[in-house]
Amino acid sequence: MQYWLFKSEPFKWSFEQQKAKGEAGQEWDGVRNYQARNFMREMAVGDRGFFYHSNEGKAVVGIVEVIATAHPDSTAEDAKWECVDIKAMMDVPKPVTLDDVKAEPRLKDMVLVNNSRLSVQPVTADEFALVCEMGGLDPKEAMAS
DNA sequence: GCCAACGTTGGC
DNA sequence: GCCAACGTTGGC
Repeated sequence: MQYWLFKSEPFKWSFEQQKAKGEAGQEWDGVRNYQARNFMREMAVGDRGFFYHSNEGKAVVGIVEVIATAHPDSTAEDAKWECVDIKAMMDVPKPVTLDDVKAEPRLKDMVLVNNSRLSVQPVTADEFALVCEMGGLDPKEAMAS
């Protein structure tokens, strides 16, 4: 299993809206960046991800699960753009802010810190577990299949 | 609201 | 195929 981070501006698409989709989930459409798309192509059903609010909040607010592998983005005219489907799994009780991440030396290599503009990014298992802990989650629970 | 960083586009 | 110009993202 691999771990990821999905970034969204909360006023465009928030974790609240994602949760409202329930088990059916929602396609992560609108990505028009090759790097981000390529990461989505690597995703497998069952992969876990963070839901990160950019601009407003700037924090990891939820855990999501990939429920469908990459397929054409229904909002794109060009078939080259693809996306996965994700569903909300659980809240992060204590959202982990960008400042929190930057203040933690063990997270200094996170893509979030080093390439802030990438909207879909990989997260290592260690990073994932640590951010879960910082957010008040039992990593075992968030990472268990 | 500003601007740095980055990706993409298009002229040559 | 280079690179200047431009648009977008996202932190501050």
